[in-house]
Amino acid sequence: MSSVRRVTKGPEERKSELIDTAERLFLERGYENTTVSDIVKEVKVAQGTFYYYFASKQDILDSVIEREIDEPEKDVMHIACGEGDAAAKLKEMANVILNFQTAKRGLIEHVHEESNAIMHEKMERRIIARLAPNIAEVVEDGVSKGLLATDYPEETAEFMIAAIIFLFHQPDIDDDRRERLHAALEKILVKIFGLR
Amino acid sequence: MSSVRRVTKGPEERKSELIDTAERLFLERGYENTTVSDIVKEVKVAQGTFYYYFASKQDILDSVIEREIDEPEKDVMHIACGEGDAAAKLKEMANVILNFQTAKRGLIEHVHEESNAIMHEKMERRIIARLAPNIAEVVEDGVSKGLLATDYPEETAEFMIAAIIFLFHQPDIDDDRRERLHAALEKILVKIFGLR
Amino acid sequence: MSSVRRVTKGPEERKSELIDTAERLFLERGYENTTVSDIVKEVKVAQGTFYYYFASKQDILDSVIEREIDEPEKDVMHIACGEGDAAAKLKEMANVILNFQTAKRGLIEHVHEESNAIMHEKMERRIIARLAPNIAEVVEDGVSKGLLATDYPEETAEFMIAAIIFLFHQPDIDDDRRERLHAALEKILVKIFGLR
Amino acid sequence: MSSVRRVTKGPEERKSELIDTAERLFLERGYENTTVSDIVKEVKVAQGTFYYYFASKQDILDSVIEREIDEPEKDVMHIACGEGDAAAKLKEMANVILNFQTAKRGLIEHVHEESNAIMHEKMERRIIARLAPNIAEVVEDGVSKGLLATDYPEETAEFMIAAIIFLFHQPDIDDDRRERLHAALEKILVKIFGLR
DNA sequence: AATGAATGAGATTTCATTCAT
DNA sequence: AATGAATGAAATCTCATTCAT
Repeated sequence: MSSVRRVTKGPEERKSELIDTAERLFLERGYENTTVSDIVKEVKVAQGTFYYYFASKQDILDSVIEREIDEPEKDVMHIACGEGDAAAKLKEMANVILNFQTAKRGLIEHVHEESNAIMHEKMERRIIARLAPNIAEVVEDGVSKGLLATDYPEETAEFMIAAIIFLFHQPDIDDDRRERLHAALEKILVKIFGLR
Repeated sequence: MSSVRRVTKGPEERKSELIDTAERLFLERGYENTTVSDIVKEVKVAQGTFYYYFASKQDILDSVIEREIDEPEKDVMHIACGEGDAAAKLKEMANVILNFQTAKRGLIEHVHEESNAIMHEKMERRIIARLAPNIAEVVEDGVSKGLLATDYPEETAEFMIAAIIFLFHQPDIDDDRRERLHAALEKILVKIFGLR
Repeated sequence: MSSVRRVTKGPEERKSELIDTAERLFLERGYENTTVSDIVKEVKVAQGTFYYYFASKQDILDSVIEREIDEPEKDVMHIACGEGDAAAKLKEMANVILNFQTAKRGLIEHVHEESNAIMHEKMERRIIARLAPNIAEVVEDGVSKGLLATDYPEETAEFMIAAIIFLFHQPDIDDDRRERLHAALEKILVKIFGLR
Repeated sequence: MSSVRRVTKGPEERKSELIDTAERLFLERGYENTTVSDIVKEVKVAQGTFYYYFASKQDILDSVIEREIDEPEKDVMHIACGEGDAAAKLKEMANVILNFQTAKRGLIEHVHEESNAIMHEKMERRIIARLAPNIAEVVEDGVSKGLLATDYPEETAEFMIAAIIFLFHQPDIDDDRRERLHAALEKILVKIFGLR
């Protein structure tokens, strides 16, 4: 009756396909401008298949976000475990976040900014929740070695991430302003962590 | 004299009523959970009347936000013009923002947190846009008098606002954590503005 | 943009149109086999217009049922107020219900029987709720005049309606059986109301 | 011996399990609110297994209903074969049906009343179809012995069952009303069967 | 005898916005 | 300055059933 043969795949593979496609579309068109219908059409599965794997559209958004943060988290953890002093590590970490943020933003069409508020807020909270502890560890290490001076390492780490994420999220940022923000950020990090 | 009781009010008054009601509903239920129909029902005007005063639902959101920021802006400007050294002023300003944030948050039903992402993001940007210049002025003044040490006064002011707004916006904040965040914030402000 | 001019009617008229059409379709196709889409297409209004007048599909079902019962109710009330003794009135009333039931049933395609269970149950309850009091009055009157002998007039009236409605609702009823049921019903009514 | 723990059971046992579980869920949540998926999850078999045993969801409903009626049917038959006069037997039978009805109803969550119309209608018909003949036999016996006076014994039996089932199915029945209905029922039975 | 991934048609509903009056 | 009936596109989600293994 249907013109397409039924293709059965391992559940992990199928789920991955769906998350990958969803991520791409969310970035291309914005979360609110992407329909579940769009996603299943691309993956070439039935509407119901989507709901076999995800409880709702919100649900796949969560999966997309968790997967997106996997990479910077891995990077940050890698830096945390690596050689070098705390100060250098922190700068590297800041760059990881900055790059992540910039990379994602580049993919989002500016038209759809508004319809991405939900995705953006969710992402912000999750990045902080997942990266702050790792960064805090480095900070604590630095403090214990006398290289840094900070009370409240965790909160300060959160502050750092929030600031990066938020400031660089602005839609109308031009190169000049980006420069200034970047320079300002560097100074600020030096100060709040008491580097040197 | 006429048999139909049509309540005609001055246009400014009517517009005000609409904004007031919208604000209340947005805070109570969240922006996305509030319909234009909800608003006009409360104000007891027809659906079409709404569109006589506002181009769209987004439009009234902008009005709501601008009006909300009027108060903290006035406070901040007042502080800026007042007596006292830059350091003290900055602390006061931080408190204004913090109080504003806390006050508004208190009004939002926790259930509707999620559906307020759009409103929250817009507010964040507008607060920064409107308050940062005033704060920056104070910072510059402080710098010129040798009381503060900061390059990038405007950007630093933005960082400060972003951090306050964002960090205290979290839904699951308990008193303990609020304490720590508050204390951490104070330390951070001292550092980034080089107070003393 | 749309090819059809917007037609505005008085709300009562529009609402009536919708109820009429819904009733016809429910009887033709069954409640569950009728979609809101079917209804609005026939009335030539937009999907949203339906929801301007009714909160849900269930809601219009209620309206349809209430309207359907209007007629037998009017008849029953008319009989109640008319001349004649209680026994004769009761028989007439039983016939009204029987005819109503038979008339409606004739309209329902047998194929869709199953998908009408909800409508049928709702109708049953409403008929009882609306007609039983009127019938009970007649019974009470007959009792007070010594023409009938029944305790529990209201409950007996309910019993009578339930029996008629239910027994004659059966899908596979043939003429022979109908005859027998009808005759049995007569005898039963005579007995339960103690006619003569 | 195999590494996979596949639980294989005798087919009858498995089928029973499915019917038991379906029955419980239908009563707890209503037929329409219970999905095939709910059933298989509880029994811990795969979706496909369901369709190995039953042709459709309707099909298992039929099985559930037939099984449910087994008990009152057995009771009624037992009463029919027992000692005692027809009048006493009829009263006992009425009580069996009443108790069955009350017992089942007690299990249904009130919230789900509405979504049980299909199940309820099916049950009604089947109870009548299966019990009426037995009851009719008793009636005929009573008539032949001059203890009862009824034409149409089978139809009268049907009336009796329909009335009990229907009247006591109402959702909003309170104790007072139940009392009255019960008393009215007794009187009515006495009359329609011409007891004494 | 059993699995479970996949299907897919379709139904209800929402609500910002428009427009004839 | 105001009305309120009407719009309509679109989106999410359900779930009984199938089928390749």
